[in-house]
Amino acid sequence: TRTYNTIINGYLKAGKSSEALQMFEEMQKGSCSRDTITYNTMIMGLCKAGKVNDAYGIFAAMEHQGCSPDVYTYNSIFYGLLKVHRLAEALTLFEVKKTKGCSPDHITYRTLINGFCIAGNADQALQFLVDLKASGHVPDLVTYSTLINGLCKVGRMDVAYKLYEDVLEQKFVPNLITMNTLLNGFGKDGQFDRAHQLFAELKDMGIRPDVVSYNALICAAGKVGNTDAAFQLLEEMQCAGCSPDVVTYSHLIELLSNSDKAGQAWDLFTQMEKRGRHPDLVSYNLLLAGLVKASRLDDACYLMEEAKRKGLTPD
RNA sequence: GUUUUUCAUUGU
Repeated sequence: TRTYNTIINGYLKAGKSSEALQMFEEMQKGSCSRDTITYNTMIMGLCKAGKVNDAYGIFAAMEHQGCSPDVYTYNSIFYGLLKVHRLAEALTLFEVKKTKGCSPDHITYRTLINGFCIAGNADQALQFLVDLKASGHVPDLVTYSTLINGLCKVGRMDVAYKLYEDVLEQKFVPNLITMNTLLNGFGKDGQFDRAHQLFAELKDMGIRPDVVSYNALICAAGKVGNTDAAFQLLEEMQCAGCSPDVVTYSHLIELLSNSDKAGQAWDLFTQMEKRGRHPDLVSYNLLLAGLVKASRLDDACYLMEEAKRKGLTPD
């Protein structure tokens, strides 16, 4: 059985789900019986491959076939359901599972919190945080960061910040990712000042800002139309030994394009190429938008041809 | 000591 399990897992990891299924069927007929791990392996593998329906079928059948689901099984099936945004089913199953006496572990909570955040249901995710605490688990920094990100994405900056304070209170040390997440959230929300403040805070904490931090902050400056600040930050990051990447340039190109400075946007685009940062489709799209906005349609067509020559496929 | 589960940050 262990041998089969290992092989099945191998097939699934290699993206060969039909071969895995074949082995799985073979076990049913042969001398090796399936155990819970066999089912778990199949279910997770299929979920990862996006074949959630198949996984669910196996899950539904396993009890009749004499194997009871354990916490791994549930975690995998939650992962799958949430991946395809079947939130209601996940919730129902969560309740059912509890009545069956299979209690959620910290991975269950993380999976659920992550899934609901991705699906944009921050309230439910927050509820899981409450449950998690109530059941005696301690949320870790990744869980917090996930939640903070989820809240930022739906513009609930007040609650996001509250969670950040929670983190501090619990004597967790926020890391670069946590700070970047929050900083980006404030920036997107049009609160450049607060974003900037967080930027200062993270430096005070002894964290060295990375290209993501600067990009988020440049975006924040752009959001409030502060072109000067955006370019100052470009200088600043270079002084700090952080080299701008294609995302940095994209933010700046977008900012210039939006403020009717298509010419400058194009200059910057050229500069980026000179510096060895290859423009991608996003950069092209942004500059194209700027040119179109400025009614420079011929230039736009020219640029589009150039993109094609570089092997990019305009969308 | 050998098989299975989740995981966070930036651009159109």
